[in-house]
Amino acid sequence: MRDITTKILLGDSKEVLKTLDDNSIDLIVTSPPYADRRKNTYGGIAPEKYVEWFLPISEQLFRVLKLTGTFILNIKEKADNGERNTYVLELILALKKQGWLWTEEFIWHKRNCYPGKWPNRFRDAWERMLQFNKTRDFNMYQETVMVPIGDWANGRLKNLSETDKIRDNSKSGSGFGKNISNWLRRSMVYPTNVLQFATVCNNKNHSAAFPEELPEWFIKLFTQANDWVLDPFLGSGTTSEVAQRMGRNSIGIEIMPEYVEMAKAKIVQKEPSLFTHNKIAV
Amino acid sequence: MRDITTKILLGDSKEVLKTLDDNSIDLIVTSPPYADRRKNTYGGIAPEKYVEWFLPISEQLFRVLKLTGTFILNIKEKADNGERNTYVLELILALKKQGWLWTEEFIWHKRNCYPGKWPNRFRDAWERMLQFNKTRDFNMYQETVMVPIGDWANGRLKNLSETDKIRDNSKSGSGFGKNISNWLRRSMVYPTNVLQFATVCNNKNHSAAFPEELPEWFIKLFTQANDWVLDPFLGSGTTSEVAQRMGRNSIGIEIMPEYVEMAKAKIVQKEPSLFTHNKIAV
DNA sequence: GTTCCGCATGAATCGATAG
DNA sequence: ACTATCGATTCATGCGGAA
Repeated sequence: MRDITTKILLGDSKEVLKTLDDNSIDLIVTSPPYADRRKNTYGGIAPEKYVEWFLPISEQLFRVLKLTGTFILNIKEKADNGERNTYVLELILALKKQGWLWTEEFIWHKRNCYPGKWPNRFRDAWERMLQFNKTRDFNMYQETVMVPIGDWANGRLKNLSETDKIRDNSKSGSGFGKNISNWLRRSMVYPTNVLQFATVCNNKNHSAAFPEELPEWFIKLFTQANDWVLDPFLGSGTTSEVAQRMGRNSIGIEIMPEYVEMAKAKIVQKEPSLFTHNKIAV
Repeated sequence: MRDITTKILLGDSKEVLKTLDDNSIDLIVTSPPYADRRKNTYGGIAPEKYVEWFLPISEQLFRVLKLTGTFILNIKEKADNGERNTYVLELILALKKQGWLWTEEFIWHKRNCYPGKWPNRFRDAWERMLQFNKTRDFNMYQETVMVPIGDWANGRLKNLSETDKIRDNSKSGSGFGKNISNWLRRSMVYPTNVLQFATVCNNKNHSAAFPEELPEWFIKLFTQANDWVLDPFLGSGTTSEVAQRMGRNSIGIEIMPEYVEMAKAKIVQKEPSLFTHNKIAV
């Protein structure tokens, strides 16, 4: 097995990205700073300037992504003056104009969302996970994210094994050659485009809470071992940490020095296991 | 208690709506035909013409809605040539331009979505429930849709899987004794903006796109008894039926005569109960 | 009377085939 | 080349008949 490289780079993504090679990244997964009217929060970009701020960055992302690669953008517009702001919608349209295909919109359903009560709205329990691609022929490893079949099966499919085995064999024509995947399919099904992960607030310092399951799910789905993962807004380093643990090379970019330190601390050389050896370049 | 009026009108919404009074409707809840490339399907409007088709209708909707009223639009863009079409995003922007406030986007999470497998995407398990208003001061009766604590999914309690219950229990801290009776003793909490309803699939009757729970939830949330509910794309009549059952006056408009007949059949005079008397105007 | 099981059916999507 | 049609794929749910 080859070494895994985990790079953590300090600087402005717009500039640092220019140092990366063309068509070198398999998956970009990131949660950029959301637009915010309050200027003094981390990365506070005004909503009306968000698209113009993002486009030069996404232009570089387009350049460094492989043709078979995928770009996952986690974003959600806040309520602003009683309304949802439309800058995310405008960003999607602008990215399409830039050449991206808007392949899918996953929903991240946050089981335990932020508490609160307002007279005119309920708690916001979901965020957009927008999928963009350069071509229609991107890599997708669907079997890696299969989930147990729903509860209805417990009550209804207790004795399904014999009849279903027979039916499946006869359908395929040849009576032999049933493989593991056929057996697996009895208990596992493909997921949908609604993901349910709990938010994890293990890190109060960082403004964007990214539960590990989220990048992990997309890394499983869109990359294989030794592929390259990029997070241009690394924050406290969740994406890098997960990528390293999963045996993917990764590059994380972060503009705030204190976050870079935090991320590096997570990526310290782990005890080499029997089959992997982690190399760290920071 | 006053009589409940249930009007079902045959015709093109764009024209029929002109016969309604200004500022007379408390809630518009509808599921218009989605854009579709296939021309000969019911209501097939090409995606690129969708906004221009919808705006004259929404102009009338704006006129007839009370200042305190709400407009709920159920819509979802299909995958088209490997991409999600952007006409819904463009519609939101156009409605804002028309004077609507885009107050909220609820997610309808369909637990039983359409099956299927494709190399580049998973099953689509959600639809948009877009909320628009004329002003920031609209009526909202949040207490009417409260759910038992722990039912974070907003759905019926039976939707909770066993694992979810267990996980939720363990998360709450104490090790033992967390059973149903404890749940029931707890107070009620407000739901979130993610709704979980199963789609209905009758093998006998004609299929309804809309499960009853969906209009019911919004009618509870945004109207009181004797208020007026409008569905400009009534279809087989689910909205009218639910509104009548809940003691709301309603107007449904539908262009296809066979659907109008179906809707009328659902609205036949019910046996008057002790406290209500239904009047039907068709 | 419960519980269990078969079956039909969904606002789906893609790729191949046909006009 | 571009569009219409068709077959294959797949899973949660309600209904109805059977055990």
